[in-house]
Amino acid sequence: MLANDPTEILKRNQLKNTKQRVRVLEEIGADDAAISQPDLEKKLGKEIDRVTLYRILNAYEDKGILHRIIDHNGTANYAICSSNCSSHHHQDEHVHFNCSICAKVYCLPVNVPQITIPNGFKTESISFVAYGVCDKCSAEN
Amino acid sequence: MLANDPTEILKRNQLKNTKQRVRVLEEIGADDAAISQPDLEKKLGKEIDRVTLYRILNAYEDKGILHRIIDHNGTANYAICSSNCSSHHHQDEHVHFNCSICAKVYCLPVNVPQITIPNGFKTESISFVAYGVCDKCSAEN
DNA sequence: TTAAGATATGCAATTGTATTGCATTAATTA
DNA sequence: TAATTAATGCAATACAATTGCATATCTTAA
Repeated sequence: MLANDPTEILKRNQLKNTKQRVRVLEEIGADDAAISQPDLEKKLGKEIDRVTLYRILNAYEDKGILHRIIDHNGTANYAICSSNCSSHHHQDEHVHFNCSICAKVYCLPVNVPQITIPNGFKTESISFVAYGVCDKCSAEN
Repeated sequence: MLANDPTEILKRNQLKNTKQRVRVLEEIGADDAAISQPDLEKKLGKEIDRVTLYRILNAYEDKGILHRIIDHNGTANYAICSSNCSSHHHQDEHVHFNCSICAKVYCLPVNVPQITIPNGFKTESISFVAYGVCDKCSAEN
């Protein structure tokens, strides 16, 4: 019944309930920060084939289950969408923070501010990523 | 004497004046939008080795001559910094626009708005990329 | 103007990231 | 539980990025 129970999420999105898909949701849900594709692969590489992992992540992004954040290095990071995101229209456009030391990507509780875009440009989504040193890495130095 | 004359830029930044470096600056300066690494490689691949191109781009970014914008796909795009950027502290933090049709990255004349970051996080730079359809592609459809 | 030193370049090899096609396996449903 | 439908794993491939090293080029100081 939990809204973020993997089985529930899969059912809600008409995706087959496979152990690989459940594992991906568990792994991403377990982390407070977003998790990168390479890290996911390190954690799940023995259970799930690389290709399957890519396909699962793409399927989740299409359904709006995950959102993808491209970090400073161009690496894909994934986090579970907080609320009603739909295909190709993610509602949770909050600010992300990418740490230059631990490389983690955090979802900050800060909304992306409104801006005025020149005429003729049609905005579909916005990526706002602050880059710097996170609280944990700041404290350790 | 022009501030964006390639030879001047190289001298100002204590970089050796080589024909490869001049060509990269010419090519990036010629485009109104930022240009992607793959496109640069297509244009310059016969004159400049891939590896050299990567090294030149990195050197320029370190010196603050270029700024790098990671687009929606994680691809690096480069544009000439408008004004006094220094190593690792790029001043021109304006909004970028990444077109989903032509894939171009535009530097918009809009500054990145200020936001409040949680305590402990130290921001060094900000990436603000709006994703959607650009004015030219909108007009064509 | 040129020789010496410092640095950039190109090549070959390697690593990492992402995608495609296809045979096999697993999940759903009636 | 059998039939259908979709997901997975494997092999192959494409593309992006980096490293080490020999060679070539630029700069400078005589």
